[in-house]
Amino acid sequence: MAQIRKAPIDLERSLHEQYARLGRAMANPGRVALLESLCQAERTVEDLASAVGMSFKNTSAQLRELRLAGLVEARRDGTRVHYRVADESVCAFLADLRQLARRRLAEVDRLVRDWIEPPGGLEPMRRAELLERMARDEVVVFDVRPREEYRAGHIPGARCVPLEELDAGLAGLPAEVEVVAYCRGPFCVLAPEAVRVCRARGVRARQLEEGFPEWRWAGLPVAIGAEAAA
Amino acid sequence: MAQIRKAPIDLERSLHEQYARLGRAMANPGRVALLESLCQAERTVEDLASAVGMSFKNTSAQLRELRLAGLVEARRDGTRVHYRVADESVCAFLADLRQLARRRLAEVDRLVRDWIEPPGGLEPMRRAELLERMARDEVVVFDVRPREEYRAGHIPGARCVPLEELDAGLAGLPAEVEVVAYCRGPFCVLAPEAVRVCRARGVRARQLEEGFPEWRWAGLPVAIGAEAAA
DNA sequence: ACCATAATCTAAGGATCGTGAGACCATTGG
DNA sequence: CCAATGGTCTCACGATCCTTAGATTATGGT
Repeated sequence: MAQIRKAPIDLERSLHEQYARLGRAMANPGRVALLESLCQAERTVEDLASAVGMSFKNTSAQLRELRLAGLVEARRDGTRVHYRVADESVCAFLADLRQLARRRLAEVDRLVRDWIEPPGGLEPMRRAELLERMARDEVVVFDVRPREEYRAGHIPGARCVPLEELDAGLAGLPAEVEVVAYCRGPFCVLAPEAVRVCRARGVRARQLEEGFPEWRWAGLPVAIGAEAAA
Repeated sequence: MAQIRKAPIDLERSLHEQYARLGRAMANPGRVALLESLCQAERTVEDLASAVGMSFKNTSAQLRELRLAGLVEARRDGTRVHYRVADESVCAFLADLRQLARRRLAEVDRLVRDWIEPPGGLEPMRRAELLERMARDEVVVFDVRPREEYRAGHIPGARCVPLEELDAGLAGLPAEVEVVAYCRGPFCVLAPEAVRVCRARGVRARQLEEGFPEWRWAGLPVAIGAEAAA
């Protein structure tokens, strides 16, 4: 007669070991930074190293860990190796991690409030509103992420204006126009900082709710490639 | 004139460090087991140690880590200390972690398929259907989790039948009745195993979709406390 | 064939983590 | 007050991880 199988105890242990494997993958700031970077765009080891400020060799070593944890994949192209997240669900998980961090770690909440929270207490612009106002040419949209990430995917019609080039981007702008900036998502400092600077320059500016990944997840249209020459 | 603030680089570093703090908390199988256990019910250190099969001292030490990471809280009651998750969002995150593990780690997928996947390929019963059929007295509901977890919260009308006591639970049952078993959630082996055993005994049995935490999250009614004597 | 480039692999030192042992603290019941 | 119970703290040792350096591999260009 059928007995209760005894494996369950080992099963739980095995599962917990596997969950911990993923926990371990997120247990190092460098690896988290790599994952975050990869969630925005595929990149080579070299690019990643400079993006996260780690040595080339260490970057390679940590990418190996992420690969063994099944979170990223590599693709060889000539002499370069391009890494990418294995799956959109990895980015979603990272978003969950950020949310939990904000909720449970006071330090994170403080950092976010000081640096990222919508400046001036103004509501971020909703995606639907942005679409409408873009259609009516009422706003100029700035993608303030690094050029590479713009190239990997952006909101159609958005201009590529990395934060460091913001002043140049503002230069030729007609007066009275309103700028809408977006970046990597709710925990990214780029768009809030861009809005702050725009306003300091006397340009009306708001930021889009959340960032580009969320735009894509919402199923809204996405353009790929460099900006057409002006 | 307002400059672009330079903190952003440090900010990102600080945030990644904080995210990694949470990753680290999940980086040890014992800690994951403790969290999982705590997501079902508040418990004392002693209970937790025996529930997860770790030494008392080590359990205390790991709980400390979890406390420092802001994931659990402690409450003193006389000579005992009761631990609980700091927040429902911790349990939700754990669920996300399990889902990611299943998706990205082949080993997890294999374990789940071999041990947990709905036995006999039968669809699990949806929560709404269970409610209807309970109202019509068509089914008997078995909560097959440990007694403690039943006590901390269960589906109203469910009987407390820990897996080890399943045979006793089946004993007095009218013939032709159908059993619906539930447990901790989609990655818990208890209900699937209970269904398997019921069927081996010739009793019709299905399992509820997901488990008790999901039932609670769905806003459905919850009963608390021990079962009334039969 | 040879070199240059991009990346990985191997090895090693230092830092951190995991675990258990013993001392220590807090609460309760005599 | 003392003793008993439940839990934490401190310390120490082995295991693991992080990081870098040097050797090695894979690819492409000449």
